[in-house]
Amino acid sequence: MTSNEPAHRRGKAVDDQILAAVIDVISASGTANIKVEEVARVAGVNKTTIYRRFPKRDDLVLAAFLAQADTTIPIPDEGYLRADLLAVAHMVRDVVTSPLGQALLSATAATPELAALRPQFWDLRLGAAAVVIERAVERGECSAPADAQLLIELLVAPIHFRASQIGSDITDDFLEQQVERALSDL
Amino acid sequence: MTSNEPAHRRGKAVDDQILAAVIDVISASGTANIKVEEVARVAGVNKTTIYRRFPKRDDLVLAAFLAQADTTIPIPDEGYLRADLLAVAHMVRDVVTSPLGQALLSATAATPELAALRPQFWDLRLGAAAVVIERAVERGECSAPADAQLLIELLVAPIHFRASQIGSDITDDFLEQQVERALSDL
DNA sequence: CCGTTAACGCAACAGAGAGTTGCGTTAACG
DNA sequence: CGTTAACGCAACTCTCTGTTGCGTTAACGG
Repeated sequence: MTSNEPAHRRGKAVDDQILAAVIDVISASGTANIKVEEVARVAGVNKTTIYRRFPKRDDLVLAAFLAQADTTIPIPDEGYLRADLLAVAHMVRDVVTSPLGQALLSATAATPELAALRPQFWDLRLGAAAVVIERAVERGECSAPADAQLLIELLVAPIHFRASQIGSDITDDFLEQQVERALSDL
Repeated sequence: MTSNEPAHRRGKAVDDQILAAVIDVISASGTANIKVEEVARVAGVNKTTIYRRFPKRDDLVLAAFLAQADTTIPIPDEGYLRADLLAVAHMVRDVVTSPLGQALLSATAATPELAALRPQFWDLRLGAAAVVIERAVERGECSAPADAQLLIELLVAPIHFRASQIGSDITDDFLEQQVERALSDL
């Protein structure tokens, strides 16, 4: 069980420590002005060790972002399309208003390397969420829309826009309004 | 005419040169990793002069952002609400897809000081654009909505979301679809 | 037309943080 | 128990930010 790792020996655990530290520092200290030495300090690891794995600081943020992005978010299945869409809306709001979410959004905006990943990131997320519509179609709740993912995109956009640009509170009422708008597109 | 300036003597012209140079560098070289010395070079001004006016580099970006934000954008008045909304949509798309717009969006995301200005910035823009709805109400085209500015917000959000996150082309068809969605909210 | 003043240019500087390098130390595995 | 590679450590270079002191020059008042 504690065997055949290809190259590293005490490597994997250190990887996790570092990435966790990056998330810590990002969500606490804020945005993309992370100091590598601070990450090293938080991770209880030497600066050199980090640089050996992630040659550039952007690589470090990139890895942390990908690690976070790989955490598969659950797709709701309440049995009713309206409830599913509302659950999606709530999840999106919670993410984009969390300190970590805000920091990650900022980081991806600032670094071109990270910016390039956003399309893929959202394509995965929106595509995954779009299955709630497909399930509703199978249940006969509604007819198949021309583009299910586009519907989700238009549901998410106002939430993201408020969180990233407007800054005003995203109330439950607002989320429900967006769900109704999405439903009326069917 | 060439008289009573309060303090500066050859100052105002230099201010303009510097801010213009910042816009140049931002829209060309990219995002928020602007070098003060490069701005100085482009502006044909010494580094010290910039630091005397803008103590921190963020102040420089901030000033450039505000200068750009102060350029009042024209509000369309085509006589039909649909045409006005479409014009707004087109303007928004052109801005958020332009190099300068992208760079400004990135910069505001990265710097907390700039991020704090976004609510005010959008409130001004969305509020100004909302008059096209008020005019339509006065013309009797439609009944007064509960919140005209919210309608504009929901029109702009998908455009901004595509530009900043999805990255896919924002076609004229897409813009028209958003206008139709906005109209159906009335 | 000339002297004063303040804005500007210039060069040298300190400081922080990104990466790098060489070497000693130690944990894992045979 | 010996080898190997990962890790720690310290010192270093480089780039960019921001500062300082002083010389230079443009604008304004007399």
